[in-house]
Amino acid sequence: MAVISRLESVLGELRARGGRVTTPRRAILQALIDHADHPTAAQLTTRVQALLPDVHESTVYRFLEDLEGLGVIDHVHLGHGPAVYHFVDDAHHHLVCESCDAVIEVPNQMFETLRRRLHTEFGFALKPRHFAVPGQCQNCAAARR
Amino acid sequence: MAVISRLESVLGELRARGGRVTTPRRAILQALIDHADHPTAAQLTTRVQALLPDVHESTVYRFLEDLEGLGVIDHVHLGHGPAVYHFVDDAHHHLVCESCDAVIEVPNQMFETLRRRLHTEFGFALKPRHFAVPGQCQNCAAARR
DNA sequence: GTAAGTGCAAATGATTTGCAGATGT
DNA sequence: ACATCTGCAAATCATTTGCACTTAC
Repeated sequence: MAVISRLESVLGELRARGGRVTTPRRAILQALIDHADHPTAAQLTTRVQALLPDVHESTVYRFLEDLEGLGVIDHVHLGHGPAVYHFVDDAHHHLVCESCDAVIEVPNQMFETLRRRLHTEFGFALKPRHFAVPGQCQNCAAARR
Repeated sequence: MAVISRLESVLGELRARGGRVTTPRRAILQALIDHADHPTAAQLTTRVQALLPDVHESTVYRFLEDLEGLGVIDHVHLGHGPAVYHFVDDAHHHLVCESCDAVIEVPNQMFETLRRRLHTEFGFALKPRHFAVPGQCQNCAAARR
């Protein structure tokens, strides 16, 4: 049986929903897949433009929005800068250091107790996706700042 | 013995650090105290301008920054809009509904277990201040959206 | 052929900054 | 007097939108 790449699988889903597969979209999605960590729209644009110089940032934003609607990706605001994007199935949360901007990834499971309590006590459904937890990392805390 | 209001206490601290107490600053701080919930810079500006129409938004932003430096207030980004400001001693966190933007306040103590685990396992010091937890509130979850 | 997608330029919203004049200490 | 604040206008940064043209289906 054929193995379908993430790229083709998402594009298939897109097409199934009446969307169109274009050269810019292919490149944006590929950039998203290639970018191991958490790229911003600007970073993706730069990467795409290495191949297709005319692709505009607005096209990237629009397609990212579409992918979000498709439930394929999500975006988070870590710290103060621009939002970062990630695939939804890549489930973990982020500890963001307010002193040095370091980002520490922690597994979702770490939030399991909290998730359960929020649900039983407040009926609140914690999204099983990234969210930013502000604080101070070990180094910065040690450095007393 | 005299009871010193929050207003005077903060202004005293400000003066002690070489800052100057001006009419706009007094009004901004008062607006912050009067605003029970979590005002944005724009809301504070509007409130201040009711009394002092010439106070500019940039003055508000600059003073809020100063107050943050003084450790008196903090700001959080709930959802997507502008940042909201709050006194640091008013310790609680926020559940933000992604469907209806409702904000539910939960006591810090709810995060105690998480805080401890993050500290022992990652050396990460969760800030004892507001942070935004994205998810879906009871109503919206029930409404299947 | 037609609706959906694209590039471009211009609008938006939040926040920041440079500067010359006003004000607190 | 002197540094700090202030108002104002303009800059910046991330993101969105309107529109005429192009392209996938």
